[in-house]
Amino acid sequence: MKPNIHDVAKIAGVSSTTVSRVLNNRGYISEKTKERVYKAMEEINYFPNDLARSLFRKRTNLIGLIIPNSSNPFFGELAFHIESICTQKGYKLLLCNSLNRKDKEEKYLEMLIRNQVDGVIAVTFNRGILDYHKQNLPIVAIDHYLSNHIPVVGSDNYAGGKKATELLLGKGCKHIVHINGPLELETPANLRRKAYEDIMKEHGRQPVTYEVPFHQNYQECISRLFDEQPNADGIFASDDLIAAAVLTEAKKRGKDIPSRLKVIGYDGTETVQSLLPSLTTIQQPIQSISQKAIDILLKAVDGDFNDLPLETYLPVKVLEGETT
Amino acid sequence: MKPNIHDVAKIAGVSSTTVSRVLNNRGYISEKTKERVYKAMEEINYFPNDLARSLFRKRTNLIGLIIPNSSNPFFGELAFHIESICTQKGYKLLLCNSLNRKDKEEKYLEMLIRNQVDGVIAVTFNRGILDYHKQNLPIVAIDHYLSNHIPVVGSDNYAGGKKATELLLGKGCKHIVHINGPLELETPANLRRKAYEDIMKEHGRQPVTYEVPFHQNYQECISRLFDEQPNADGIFASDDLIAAAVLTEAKKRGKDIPSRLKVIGYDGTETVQSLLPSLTTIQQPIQSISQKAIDILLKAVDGDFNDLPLETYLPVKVLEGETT
DNA sequence: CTGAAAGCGCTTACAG
DNA sequence: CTGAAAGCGCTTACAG
Repeated sequence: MKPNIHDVAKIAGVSSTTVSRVLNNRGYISEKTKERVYKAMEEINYFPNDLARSLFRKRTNLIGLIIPNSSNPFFGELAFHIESICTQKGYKLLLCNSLNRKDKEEKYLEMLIRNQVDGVIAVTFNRGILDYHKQNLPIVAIDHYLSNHIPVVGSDNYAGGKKATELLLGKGCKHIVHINGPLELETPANLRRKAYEDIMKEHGRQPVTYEVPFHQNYQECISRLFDEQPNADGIFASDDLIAAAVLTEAKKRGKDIPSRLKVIGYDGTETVQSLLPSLTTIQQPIQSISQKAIDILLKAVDGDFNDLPLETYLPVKVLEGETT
Repeated sequence: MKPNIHDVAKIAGVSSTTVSRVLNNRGYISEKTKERVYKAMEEINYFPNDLARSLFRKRTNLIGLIIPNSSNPFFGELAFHIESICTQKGYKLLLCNSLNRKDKEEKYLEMLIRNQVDGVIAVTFNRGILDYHKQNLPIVAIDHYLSNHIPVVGSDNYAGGKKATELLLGKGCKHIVHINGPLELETPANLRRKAYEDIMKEHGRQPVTYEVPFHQNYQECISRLFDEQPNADGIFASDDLIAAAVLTEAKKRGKDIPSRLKVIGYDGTETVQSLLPSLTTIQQPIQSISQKAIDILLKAVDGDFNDLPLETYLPVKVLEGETT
């Protein structure tokens, strides 16, 4: 059996109250007692049970993270930064992969509530989440609107879409096509599309947006795009995986990049920079997003609901490779 | 305040014992009572506190996962599968990114112990972990030996190294160079190198292994390789990120692939398949590895230490692209 | 400077 | 079929 605080107390010859005080560095304890307690803890290899502590304190220092899929470079990197910052601040992270399925998100949320997490960071398309807000659970959303009460942190999607489009126009592209995820979803990612469309119109160009099915094999959709848009000389993909699929299709068709077709992606993760450094892309500041999301969440956890910024958009950066 | 079991009991007009019974579907309870209890729970939006439950049961259904970095496609994918399977089996996952630093691994391990996790899955190079085994904490290692008592699950690294080398030889390569991580680490990944060296010798070829620094910018090391090995016509990289860096360097130097240089990697994650589908690589069965690791861990958690397989190596697959 | 007691929110023998 | 009591391993007023 694992030793508990009473075992330590017995060996040190004090009460468990005193052991607890030593553990928490609270109140006055004589140096001698302290030493004896420490020695006893060492002797029997004692580690306090955080479950019991959390139960009493009504504070677990547990944060739940709900993302679609940590296999995806963007979310994997996000999870890394969020976990690292949490640890640094004394919080622990419960990882949840929702696959963007509403039923899974709901189950995860219930699990997190049962486990008494202090707060949740979520990347989700489903507004349903907000129903749980009556639980008084602090939530911060990343990159996707949830409700009017839940703070959102993300990259400046409009600026990103603008930069991407202007870059292609500046390189002389006349027929730029945009590829995006499902358009009916109310996400700031759609601001990338909005920016693209606005800029195109400003330049007297006709915007054309293709919609790829959600997190699936894009290849078919992209192949169709190549068939239907033989004049396309620029493609702005709303994420780097889509952009990579475009490059693959272009190669297959012998369409030289960047001379006959220029391609720009979005996200700019470390993984993409390693595996496909030639890709021009709009880089999201994943670490800053993580930092900001945690700052806001912890403020809410500490009961400071006053000036929670409801929308925070951090600046993006153009990473120019050889595909433009 | 969050409602507790007594609040439910009061509303339903029963004792908390009865509510607990309904919650756990245990013992005989009249249908009427059950209904009343369920209605009361719904009414006040009650969710049981798993902390209290775990404290009593001495079972948290919590698993700790220690990986170097979820940003890395291989570990991100591993985390995804492990989390998914855990959830499916009613377990929750605490994510820890160790950056392969021993001090971090130790801190994480202590944190996991304090949080009463039922078991730990770890990808680590540090044997120190085994010191904690006296805590009686079930641990399964992935891909790296920890000690004689800790089961390891991984891909068949020797077979992988063999297949990679034979593929290059079969394609007519005469001067094959291998690139691996730090060689002093006792890891099964070194079996990839061992296989490479064995096969080379079998074919009367001189093995040449380059060692890249740990999870750093490989580019410099690879550039040196190109300088020092101008005759190299085949490179077997011990992971896909290294292989990608080789491709980048070759491109920079105008060395055509695969005509003048053939390259094969290792891992074959979904991300690499999406971003760099042209890369020939040895694919690890990440899902099977995850499944197996969890099977073994849960067996140990359930106290069945009898026939825990100490070493499990799952078959790898050649994914042939255009770099060979 | 130190200890006895109550309580965090559950579950489980035990008794009826 | 249901309830009172004890206990999981802690922490914190309160008292001395």
